[in-house]
Amino acid sequence: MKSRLTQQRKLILDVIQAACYHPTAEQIHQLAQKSMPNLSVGTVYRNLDVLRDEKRIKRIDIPGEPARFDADPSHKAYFVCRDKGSIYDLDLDAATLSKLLKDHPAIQRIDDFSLVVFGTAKDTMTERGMRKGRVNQFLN
Amino acid sequence: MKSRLTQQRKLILDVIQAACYHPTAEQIHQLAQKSMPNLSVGTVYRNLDVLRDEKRIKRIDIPGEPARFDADPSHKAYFVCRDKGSIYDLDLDAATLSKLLKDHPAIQRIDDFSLVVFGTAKDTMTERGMRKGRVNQFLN
DNA sequence: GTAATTGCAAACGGTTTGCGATCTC
DNA sequence: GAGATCGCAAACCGTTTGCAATTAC
Repeated sequence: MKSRLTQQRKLILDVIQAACYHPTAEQIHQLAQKSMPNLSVGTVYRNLDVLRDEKRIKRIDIPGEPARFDADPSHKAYFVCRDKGSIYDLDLDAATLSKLLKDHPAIQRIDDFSLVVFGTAKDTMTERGMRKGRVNQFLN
Repeated sequence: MKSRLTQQRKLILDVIQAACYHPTAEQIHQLAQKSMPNLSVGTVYRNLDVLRDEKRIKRIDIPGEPARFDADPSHKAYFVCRDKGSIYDLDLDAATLSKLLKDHPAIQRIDDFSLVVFGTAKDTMTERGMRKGRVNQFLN
């Protein structure tokens, strides 16, 4: 099961790395199709799985929204502003977090965690018309 | 839009409160159908939404799994052992967490967060045959 | 050469929704 | 009686999968 550097796989990774936000699978598909029109959704999802298994990308699971993908798998936590549809990386390391959790009698070992913080982002960019709907503009 | 205390709504809330674990919508539906055979899934989901809006229950979103529901909406974080299929409440308050997040220039206000920790649970109960598959046994 | 990967299209699974009938207040 | 809620069944939507053809190594 040795993974191969397919044209499709390379393109998908490029697209994620080039995006200045964290795109969804559908956005990745649309962007990649510009240079490879026959690229199928199935291939995108399969490659996202492979790339994640190899820890070359990270999947961000946001309740009630499609998953997003991050070119930097070291990120651990995210801030989501649903108003603006924007998402920001947060600095937080696993060691600090595990200290924060009161010792729970049932926990033997912690492997991973998923932390998403919801709230309102500052308007600094928006009020200059730079950020609102940026993702869609980029895709258009 | 004043919410009414329907038989169905009451039953669904009872089921969640009576469960000694955090059931999924499907489990709630199955359990509730024992005393109300015509209860439909749609009604379960609609009521779960209403109860959540009224902050009488909490929905637990676990990546890659169906949502679970908690009779105590004050819970903020959960520990999931995928091996055993078990889930535990963790003590963690929003204030402590927000201190932990390094000040991020884009954050204006934090409304809510979703924290799920994955790992392995201790075997204490399992080895006495008390916990493994408990949910299914209960449903059977 | 061969095993991994692809495109296609159909299926999946959890959740939502439109409808006319039925309840709660 | 008005409007919230119900049961039913079909639709939804992000994601997965079976298959025959193609490609990377």
